[in-house]
Amino acid sequence: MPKGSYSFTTPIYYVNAAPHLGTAYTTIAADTVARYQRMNGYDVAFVTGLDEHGQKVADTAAGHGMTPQAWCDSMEPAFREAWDLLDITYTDFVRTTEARHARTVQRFWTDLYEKGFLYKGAYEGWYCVHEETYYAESDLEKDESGILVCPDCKRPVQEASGEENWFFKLSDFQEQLLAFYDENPGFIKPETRRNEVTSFVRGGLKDLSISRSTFDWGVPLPFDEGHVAYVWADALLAYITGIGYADEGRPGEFDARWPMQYHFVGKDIIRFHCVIWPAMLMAAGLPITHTVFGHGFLLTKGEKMSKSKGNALRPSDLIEVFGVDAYRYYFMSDVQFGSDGSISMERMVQVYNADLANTWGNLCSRVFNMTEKYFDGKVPAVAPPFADAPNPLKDIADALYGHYDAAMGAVDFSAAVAAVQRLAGRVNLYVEESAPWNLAKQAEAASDLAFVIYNSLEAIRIIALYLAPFMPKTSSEVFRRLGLGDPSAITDIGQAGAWGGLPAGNPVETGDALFPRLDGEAVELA
RNA sequence: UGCGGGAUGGAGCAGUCUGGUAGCUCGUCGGGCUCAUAACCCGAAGGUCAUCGGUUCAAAUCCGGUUCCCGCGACCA
Repeated sequence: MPKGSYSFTTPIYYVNAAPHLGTAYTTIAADTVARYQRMNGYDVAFVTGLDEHGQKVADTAAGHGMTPQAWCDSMEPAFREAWDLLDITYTDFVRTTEARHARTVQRFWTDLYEKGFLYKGAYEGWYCVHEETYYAESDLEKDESGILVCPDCKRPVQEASGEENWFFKLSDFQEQLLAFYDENPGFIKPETRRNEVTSFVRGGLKDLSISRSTFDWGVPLPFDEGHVAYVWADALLAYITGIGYADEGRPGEFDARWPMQYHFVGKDIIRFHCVIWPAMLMAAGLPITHTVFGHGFLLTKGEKMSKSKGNALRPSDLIEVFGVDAYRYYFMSDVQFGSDGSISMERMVQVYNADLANTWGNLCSRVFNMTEKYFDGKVPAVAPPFADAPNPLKDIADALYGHYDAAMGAVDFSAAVAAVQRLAGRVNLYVEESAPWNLAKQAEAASDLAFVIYNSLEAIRIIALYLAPFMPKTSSEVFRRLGLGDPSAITDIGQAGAWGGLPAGNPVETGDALFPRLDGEAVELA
């Protein structure tokens, strides 16, 4: 019986930029949550998608001699394929150019228009065509010859007073937003981002231009011909399109799934999600997402990754070397979600060898192998006198769900993984202490041997269970080798993690190494 | 310049809110074991916790100054 809806989003990614390590990072994190909360009994909605509108997309398309739609269509597969490659289980993939999304945008803004939250006005200031952004004169820079230029791209700007846009009365919401942050301390995470946002809002809000009439690659606003919705007025609404807002084909879904638990975003776009978005929802009279989580950036050698710096790695390259599961594991376990994290090939190899090859993979190898050797490849039965014997593994396993669930609920992935890995480490120690290879030499120790091997196998089952959201393929394989069904079908992970779930007599397959050790020297990538 | 984050043994981090023997992972060195993927287990070396000053019986932790690094500033996760 489902516990209810658990819904969350990644940003909808800008279609012009192919998927990269950063977008993959956000998406993997969201998928880990999706997989976990499904196993935890929730009905999950996981929305991702593509932001396909805007002047720049139209220009890029023209540069390729394509219509904007054809250009977007040509880019979409790269995202779908990347997410497939990473085993991402999104439940909806929203493209902002879809008809259903146009319906969302039109209904939403018409509603705000009718409620009086919009007005038409001219933008005072300057406009940079290249950046598609308005600037106040104080923001601009001057070039050598004294011409005002865009602070971002250094190109000359033009006066913007000519264009009339629709404005959303964002400034009306300053007090409401501050009160909201105050009453909902969990709305912005991690904590440090809260201060940034609140001090920004305290500094005063300007009304937000939500339409453009200078180009037409966008959703037309029904109340004023010639105006299309502008980026954030369009893109943020994809979140509700993805759970059936204004969709007659999906009756009741929006009501059941809104408000969402999380928006996972990079820290760079936290303001949009923590200021504009809640204000839009307040205006519409809708409840607000519980938490916007602004995670950190991935840094290589202390620098933000970017193409211009040439330090950008492609997800597919890493998957080729490490495999999907190890890729997912590395980013979820070794980078504190919320803080910036430095990543490197060297470190990936280290983590792969230490955590996956040595601790987890090798543990499976040694225990499976002993099961085959000593028990003919069958899970041994534990003799009755041992059922209540002291059992350090059971003690840890019994407490594991509590720690793990708390960490996962707070999206502290590295803490959740660490909790599971502590059990794996303890099993390695347990095997060492128990020395089953010595017990096997003494006929009178047969029951002890069965007890040790059963406990080790059972701990392995539980480890695989809790690692399943992070490394779905590996956990499925471990379950299969233990003669069990796929862990992703589980809907009560707490109960499934109860000690003793592994049936005696199940066939155990030793199989090949789950994570063959990598030679760090041999894994040099360009 | 404004706002924010950071500086902890060779590397990456935790600990800082709620002062009181400096912890984790990796790496290095020595030992043990042999079921296993040169794995696993035990032990050791290695840090004046950026810096200066203050509060305190006691400061990585609180307060103030300084230096250096990084991010953001309204369409790069």
